[in-house]
Order: sequence, then structure tokens, then C-alpha cells
Amino acid sequence: SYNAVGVQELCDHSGVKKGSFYHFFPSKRDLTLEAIDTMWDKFKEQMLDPIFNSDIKAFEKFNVLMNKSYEYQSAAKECTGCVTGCGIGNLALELSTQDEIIRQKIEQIFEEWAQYFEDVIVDAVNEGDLSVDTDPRSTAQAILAYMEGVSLMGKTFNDPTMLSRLGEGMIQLCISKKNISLEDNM
Amino acid sequence: SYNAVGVQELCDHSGVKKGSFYHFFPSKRDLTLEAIDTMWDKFKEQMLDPIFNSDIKAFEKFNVLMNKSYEYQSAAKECTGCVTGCGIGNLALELSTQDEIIRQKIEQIFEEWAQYFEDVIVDAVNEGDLSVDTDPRSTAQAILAYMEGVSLMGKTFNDPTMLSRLGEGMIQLCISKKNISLEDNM
DNA sequence: AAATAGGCAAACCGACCAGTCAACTAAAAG
DNA sequence: CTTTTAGTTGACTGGTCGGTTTGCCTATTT
Repeated sequence: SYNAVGVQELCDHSGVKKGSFYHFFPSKRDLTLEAIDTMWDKFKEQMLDPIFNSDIKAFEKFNVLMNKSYEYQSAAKECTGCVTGCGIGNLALELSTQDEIIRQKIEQIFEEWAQYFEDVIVDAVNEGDLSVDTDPRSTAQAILAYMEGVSLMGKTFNDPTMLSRLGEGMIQLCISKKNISLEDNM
Repeated sequence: SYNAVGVQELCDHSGVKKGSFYHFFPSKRDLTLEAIDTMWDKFKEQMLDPIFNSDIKAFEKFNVLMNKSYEYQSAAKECTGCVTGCGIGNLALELSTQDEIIRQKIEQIFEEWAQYFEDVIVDAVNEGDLSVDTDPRSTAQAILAYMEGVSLMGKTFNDPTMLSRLGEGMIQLCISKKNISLEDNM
């Protein structure tokens, strides 16, 4: 939690004196903004880019992403005893109503993040793997929402396997409504 | 945010003196636990029970729930200027790694919540509206995760329409994987 | 009328908060 | 060699934190 951790604590943990900290950062919020950038860059570099620049099947990319997330959360639990969830999602939920500037920054990151998904969905549509009725933007947002929701559940249950168990849902979110004749199931 | 609001502030806002507060509640955490119960009871009473005890179609129940959530968040934005998201989800994400007792309480609530969904899914399977291959428990958890994720997105974008736009995804999460022959789409 | 008990409020506690500041060091620039 | 500059440090600020203590006031019981 952002509000539960003080500047002093951060400094102690990093072997930095608080006075020095305020020499480089005008405020705690400034540090947070930079930390968000760092997290996001690292996430893109280590997770999104390797997966979404590879040439595996579109659907498979989502599965790989979820599996990597599962591994990451498993490692976090091994290391700290807690499933930590998505760092960006955590901040989003805690600070969106509290700090408008941070909210906007995270909004922009989510937009960028969904763009990764949207591009893949567009590819899949062009390749005929998804119905032309698919709305790429909404579908991409739905998948991102689902990922964040699954992370939230994993954190709440403190159980990383929730990520792998619920991973399949991402594919279902891709299937356009019109592609499923409800009569078939009703 | 839990940590951003102090007992004094809560008391001022309620016209209560802090000394009086601590006469009735041993700690801030105790208040929180009771507040969670109250929120959950109210949510069940006003949202879940009316919808899930009605005899509309299973799929339709999920849509109605999402629509009601949309209306609630719209009203919140009108009133406070902010989409507040799901109160329980907010606490879950902020406190799960910070307070084990609160984490357990929310875990139990999520379990109960998913049970509502699971029952409906079982009904739908029995009535032939969903494939017998459907895993009711996982599907229920997936829908809950999705709802929480959509709430998170709505809060981050401070845009209640995100709830209605992404609402359709809930139905897609119900469709069992085996029900969709991927070859049809690929 | 005396005793009792609970609701209530103000003062208070040590700890911690984000942030400031002046004194200091060390190295670069003139 | 002197001056400027960047970085370091710990003491300090006003204020708030969660929580405690004390004692008054009222209302029921005896």
C-alpha cells in the first residue's frame, strides 16, 4: 500500500538518508510517478515485448502472458509469503480517487497496455482467426480488465494458482458474441 | 483508501468524538471489519438477492447485475466526481498483504459471492442453457474476477460507461471452451 | 436518597508523517 | 588557490496517526 509506507521506511530499506532523498525528489508523489514509469518499462521489456513480438499464434500469446504472470506471482509468494498482484493495478485502485495526476498516468499506461492486446486481436481478425464482428478495442480492454481482476483474486486468496486456473477465460473473451449462436447452447 | 483516512477524520465526518468511537470499537481494524460486513449485507440485500432470486434467464442475471453496477457507479460519479469502484475489491487489494484477518474476511466474502454465480451456472447447465462441460466453480470465479477487473478499469478511467461497455464479456466467460470449436473460427 | 453503571468528551500519549533546512564535505571549475 | 557546485547528513518542523486515560454527566437501580 502506498499510504501505509512512509518515505523514511523507503529510505531505510534502500540505505538512503531522508535528506538525500528530498535532494533528488521534490515529493513522495514524484518518486511514485518515476517508480510507476520504471515498473511499466520493466514490465514491457520483460513480459509484453518478448511475448507480443514473437510470432506465436495470437491466442497463444495471451496464454503465455498469463502463465508468465502465474510464475511471477508464484515466485513472489515463495519470496515474500504473499501474492502481490499487479503493481500498477494496486496503485490504480488505491490512488485513482486520491491523486488525479497518478490516476491519469495509470490511465495512459492501461491505454498503452490494451494497445498491445488490440494489435494482436486485429492481426487475428485479419488472419481469419477471429470473427470480423470482433470489436478489437473493447475486447482488448475486456482482456486487460480480466487480467487485473484475476490478479486481484489471486492476491485476495493469496493463491497464485488462481492465475493459471482462470487463465483460460482470456480466450473466451475474444470470441465475438455474434460468433456464438446462443441458440446452440440454449 | 484505508490508510489515507484516519479515525479522527471518520469521527469528524460522522459528528462523533474520537473518545466515543474508541468506547464502541476497540480498534480501527474492528470498525473496518464491521464496515465490511455492513457493506456486504447491503450489497446482497440490494443487488444480489433481488437479481438472483428472480426467475429471469441465467445469462440475463449477469447482465442485470452489470447494469445495476453501472447505474451505481454513475450515481457515485455524479455525487462525488469519482467512480469509486467496488468497495470490497478496493479494500481487498489494499489490505490483503497488510492485514491477514481482513484478507481472510474478504476471501470468505468472495467465496460467498462466487457461490451466487455458481448456483446460477449450475441451473443453466441443468436447464440445458450451458454445456455440461462447464466447470461451474471456475466459471463463477472467472465472472467475479472479471467484474472486479471491470470495476478497477472503471475507477482508473473514472468512466462509469466502461462498466456497461465491457458488460457483455461476462456471458462469454460462461461459454465452455469445449463448446466453441476453435476450428470454426480459425 | 445513595449507589451504580454506561455514554460521552476532552486532554493527552508516544510514534510517525511528509517535508525543510542549515551545516558540512568533496570535487570540479575558475 | 579560491570559488562554485553537487551531494550528504542529521536535526528539526508542524501536524496527524492510532489509541488511552480521566472524569463528568445522566439515568437506572437499590
